[in-house]
Amino acid sequence: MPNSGSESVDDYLKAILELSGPTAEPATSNRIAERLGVSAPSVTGMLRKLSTGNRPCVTYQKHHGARLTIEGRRRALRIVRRHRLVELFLCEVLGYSWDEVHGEAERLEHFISGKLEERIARKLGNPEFDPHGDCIPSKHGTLPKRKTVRLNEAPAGQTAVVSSVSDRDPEILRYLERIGLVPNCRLTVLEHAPFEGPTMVRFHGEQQSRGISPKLARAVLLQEI
Amino acid sequence: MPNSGSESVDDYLKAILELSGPTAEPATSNRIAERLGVSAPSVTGMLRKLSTGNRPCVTYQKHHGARLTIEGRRRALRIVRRHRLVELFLCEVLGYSWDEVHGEAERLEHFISGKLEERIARKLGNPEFDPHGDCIPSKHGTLPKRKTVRLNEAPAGQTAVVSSVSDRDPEILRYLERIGLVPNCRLTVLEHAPFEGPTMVRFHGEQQSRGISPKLARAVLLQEI
DNA sequence: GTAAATATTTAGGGGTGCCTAAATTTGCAT
DNA sequence: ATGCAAATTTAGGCACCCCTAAATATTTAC
Repeated sequence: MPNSGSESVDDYLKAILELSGPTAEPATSNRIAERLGVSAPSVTGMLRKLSTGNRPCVTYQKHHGARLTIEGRRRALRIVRRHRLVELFLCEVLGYSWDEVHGEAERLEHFISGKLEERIARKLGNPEFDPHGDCIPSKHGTLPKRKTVRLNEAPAGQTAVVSSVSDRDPEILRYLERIGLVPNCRLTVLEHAPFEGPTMVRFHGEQQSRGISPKLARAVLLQEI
Repeated sequence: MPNSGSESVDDYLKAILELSGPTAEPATSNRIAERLGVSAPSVTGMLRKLSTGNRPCVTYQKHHGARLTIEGRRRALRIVRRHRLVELFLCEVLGYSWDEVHGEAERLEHFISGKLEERIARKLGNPEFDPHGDCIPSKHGTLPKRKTVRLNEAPAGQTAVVSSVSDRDPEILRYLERIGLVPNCRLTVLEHAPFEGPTMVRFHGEQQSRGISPKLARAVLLQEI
């Protein structure tokens, strides 16, 4: 059994996937540690474990971070698929609101069998997006690439559609919903106020502009229209 | 934190609950070990752990087995409630058949939050029975007592309704479904053939009698009509 | 009542994944 | 180029839950 997936292993692989970004840079120990809320030495230990065995999940060079192998990426995407399917399922079938689902999914993602994954996907009509607008990886481990910009980094003047919103902070989600900053809403980026100031945006169909704090803006991904 | 519920703890408490039966006799180490598929020394260790702390889940005397405390019973019933709700949910909402749900529920029962439990129960209309006919403990930890007999111990001549069927063996469940021996079906117990022979029963509405092997008969609970 | 059989506990250890403290490596800044 | 700060790894240990082998308690059978 090559690194049979414990919850911990799942979490590390997912963290590396998400920290590596589209360019698949190596994820550093500290970033992983911070993300998972564990100490740096714990990360070192786990990376060594994950990088050995007959089908290693990461390539790891001391002091230079970790990259997912093909196998590792496959596993990570499987967890992400399950996470996002669960989130959508909780919303669609059990009446959860979008700010309530992340925590539940974070726990359940580790215990969804292949069969259950399949049934959930079927029940939902093989969906492509989760409630926060993130793409759901396919059964075969493919994930469409979208050309997105964080709202806090979007060029002033750009008109765009909200592609997704980070699912990690319920409070942020509740606020964003309240102001209508949700996936598929359209807006124009007016300016980034200096000194860590808000990003000013105008929602399509509204007159007034609105200021979005950097913390919030970082949680929002845009796609050009 | 008094014995915060790990998966293992859940499993032990559930096993003790089920082994104690309606009379709440102490559950012996060996029976627990056998049921959980662990060694007897592991059971001793866990029992000692469960019987200490500021809110012990079991009372335990060396060499004389373990009994659940009020607290332990409350926890065990909560797990059983989640198990049975999940089973029914998988059947009703996700199209599982009754022989497929036990394994999934056995894993998932440990990770159902109070909120999810509540939502599932609501979605199902606060059901009283799981797909195998077992009572679902209430939210408050109460479980109706039913006066039942195992089919292999039922008096010959008795006419009865099938109350529930053990969910533990998928093969048995598939066979029982095929012959129509399912919860709420009515039948008459004709005789118990000697030398570990079959129990002969006649289903109401059928002419022929049918032999049920002891192994199967043990899996079936009857209620007097 | 005692010896044999059975059930249970003690003793000693292993794997996983976490921790803190101390050592080391890296890489930036002067 | 070197010295310092930050990042990372090593060392040593803990909690959990499992195991086998050996010792002990209980029960059964004669």
